[in-house]
Amino acid sequence: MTNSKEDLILQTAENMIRESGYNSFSFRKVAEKVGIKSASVHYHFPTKGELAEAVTKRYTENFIQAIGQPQDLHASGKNPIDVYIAAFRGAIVADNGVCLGGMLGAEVGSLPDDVIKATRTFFLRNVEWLEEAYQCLNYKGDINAKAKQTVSLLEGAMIISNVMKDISYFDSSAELLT
Amino acid sequence: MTNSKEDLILQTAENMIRESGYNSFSFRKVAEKVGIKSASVHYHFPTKGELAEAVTKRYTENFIQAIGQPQDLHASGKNPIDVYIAAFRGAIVADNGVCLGGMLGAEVGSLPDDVIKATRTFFLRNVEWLEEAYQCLNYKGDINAKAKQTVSLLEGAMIISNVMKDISYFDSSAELLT
DNA sequence: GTCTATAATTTGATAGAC
DNA sequence: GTCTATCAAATTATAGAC
Repeated sequence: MTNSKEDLILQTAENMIRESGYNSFSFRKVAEKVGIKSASVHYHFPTKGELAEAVTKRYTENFIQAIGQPQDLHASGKNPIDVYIAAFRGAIVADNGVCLGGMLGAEVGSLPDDVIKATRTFFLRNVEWLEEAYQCLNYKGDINAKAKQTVSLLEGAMIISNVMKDISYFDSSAELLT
Repeated sequence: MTNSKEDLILQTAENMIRESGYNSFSFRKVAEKVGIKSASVHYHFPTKGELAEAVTKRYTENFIQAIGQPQDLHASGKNPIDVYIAAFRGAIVADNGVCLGGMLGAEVGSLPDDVIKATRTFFLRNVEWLEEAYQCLNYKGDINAKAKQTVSLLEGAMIISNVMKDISYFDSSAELLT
């Protein structure tokens, strides 16, 4: 079982990073929202880089786990790509921000090394998942390319939908995959 | 004719925002690179928001002007979509950053209103351009959707290529449009 | 684990000399 | 137009009490 306070810090930091980016969130803002002081946040996560790294790893695990295994989805009659698209779309509507991977990917030029590494892992895991999904669907063609296209399209669509405050950028883009 | 010093400030700020984001660049860093003091940057652009707004407007004009009119490209035997893709690709390779629109789009949660407005204009102009391009190509189907798909795909591909330091994300993604 | 207090640095921005 | 000087605020991070 996970430590509840640390998890609250991670969730709060995740929301802030996804809304405004790594360079915009701070220990004080996270602490204020959690209801403790910034020094207490440092107790759990000594540096900003370590906090963001933990956020990214947690986000990756949660995301991959939330969508489930492509094989299982396919076996139960669902199209795994539709599930993947729905997971992205839900994040736009529910939260007020973009995908953590997309945000950190854009900001890579000002990120600590360990956060960059964790961000790359997020995308590698996503491409892996999508490759399995397209394999399930018996996709004819370059599966690796198709996986990269899928994640690229949805990340871009999410970011533009977010700034335009117009979900049709996402929905119109997602149509390309069906 | 444009003021050379102001243009140098704008270009420097653009490079920094595209590499690390709005929240990571500062008057002092821009000034240092230009070879003046931060107070002198404030003389040209009183606030950070005004500077970023000017950067975004300049970037938009430069980008649209650089790729040319879709009709002209088509008339001279070029596929305007290929030109558009090449313009994006060139920016990844030449500069060490992503598209300004994609960066600011991700960071929208921490941007001054005027910068958000300028960023939206960038995307509207891009979609407009792409709609004209697909019209030239006699594209059958929803032209607005196709334009949104195109810009979403390339923005996402650019951001992921940048963080993965792997241009194949961009090239594989661009294949989807041909 | 959380707090107060504080250090060291950076930030956006302004006043006023030249 | 550019400079020096400065300010008020925010930042990451640490020391030490409780």
